[in-house]
Amino acid sequence: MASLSDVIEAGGRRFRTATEYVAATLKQAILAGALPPGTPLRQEDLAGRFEVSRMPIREALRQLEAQGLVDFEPHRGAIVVEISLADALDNFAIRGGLEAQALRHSLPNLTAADLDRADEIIAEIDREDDVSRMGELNRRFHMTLYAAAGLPRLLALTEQHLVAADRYLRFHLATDGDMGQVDHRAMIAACRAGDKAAALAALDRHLSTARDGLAGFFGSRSA
Amino acid sequence: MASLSDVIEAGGRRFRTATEYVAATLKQAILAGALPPGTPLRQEDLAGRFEVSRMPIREALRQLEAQGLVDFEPHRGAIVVEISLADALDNFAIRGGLEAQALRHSLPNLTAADLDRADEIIAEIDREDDVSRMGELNRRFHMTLYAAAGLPRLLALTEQHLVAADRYLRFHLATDGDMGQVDHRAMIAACRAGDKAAALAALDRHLSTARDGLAGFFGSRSA
DNA sequence: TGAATGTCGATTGGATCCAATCTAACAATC
DNA sequence: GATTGTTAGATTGGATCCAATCGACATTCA
Repeated sequence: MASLSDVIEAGGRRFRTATEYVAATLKQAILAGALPPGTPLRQEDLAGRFEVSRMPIREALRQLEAQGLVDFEPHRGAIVVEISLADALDNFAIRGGLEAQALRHSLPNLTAADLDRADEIIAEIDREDDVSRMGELNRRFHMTLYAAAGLPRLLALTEQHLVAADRYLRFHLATDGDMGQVDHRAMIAACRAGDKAAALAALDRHLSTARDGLAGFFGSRSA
Repeated sequence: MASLSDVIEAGGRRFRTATEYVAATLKQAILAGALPPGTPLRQEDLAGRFEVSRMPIREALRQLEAQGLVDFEPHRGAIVVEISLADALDNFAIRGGLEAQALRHSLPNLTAADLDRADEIIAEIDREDDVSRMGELNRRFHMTLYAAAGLPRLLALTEQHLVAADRYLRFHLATDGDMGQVDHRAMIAACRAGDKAAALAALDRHLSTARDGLAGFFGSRSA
């Protein structure tokens, strides 16, 4: 039988405003690749599809602009931002900075239960085939290790850029075929040992190898 | 006599849309403290003051929400976000991560001219008394050292959080009375020497001392 | 022929209007 | 006396309408 909190939780998933609904759906569509880079986002067209007026569309596009997912130009409208190697490197640099800080602040507060959950997620990744689900799991793994940092803004920003990285995941998997599970396990081991330097080194390796793999992919593609 | 480009430049300072104008002005007002934390931002009221309709106000508030300057709650409206020690610590952690990355990527590309300009800004800071101008100069100093990183997203995010830090500057100066000029100079010296580790260490000291000073201020205030 | 200008359709930015939601104060009930 | 229901006012969310801007194509003039 469903408890009261279950019902509240389920109800809470619904969107409170049309703007929220549009923003969340568009974001999902862009990250999943349903709206390829360069796609112009015509307000009137979107209003028709979502069955709302143009105003919530506009407000949603503003939010996506702030998150770096669409480009906005006065009187010309919004387009889905292009993806490129430069963009990916930018994303990696940002994540490198943010995730290192998150890990630094979180590590001393991590409990055994946290690390056990991280282990479970790693096992799930091993069993998973679907690309978009793997992105979700990867994100949850990382955020599980950072959650104890107790710095909400830092964590929100970190998660935001982890989500943005999903756009590059398909390219990354096309080359390596794996998710850097070795580094994932090394990070957990270092956290269990309370070895901050080792944990940061593993994180750095994790991001560096992913970055280099992606750079190689883009390099061969342009050649 | 003014050249054509001068005229265009002056005209370019004007805002292309009402939304841009409102967003920029509100942001300035919040960071300068003209709109204290907790102030409710009534859309109708703002529309009257800016002499525009409520729509550009709403879009501007959305942008400020994305930048973490105002809190938005459905049907209840927007308020200027509270400042607190927790918030300041969050900001320092984010800046620590981002600025370290920016410096890492920028340092190898810094020219002597860049460092000379940084020196000039330091001298200007020494001569300056006005608090808000000092914030501006401090920001320009840091960004001058990071500009060669060639990662536009990282730089934009870094600057955004440097701007946000202006809100705490007055508290900081109230305790220390100085701007961490020693560390500023150490950063330049390390950059000139091409010593990445020393530069990063100086940056870390810079942020740590500022953070501890602020924590002390908040601690004594609450006690 | 080629560059500058004018016109037209498409699209966005902004204003106004109406509906939905929240807050607060007061009345009613247990 | 405390909780609940009700109602009025304020405020926001969303729809519709109008004006300003941009791009492309046709036109004109050197």
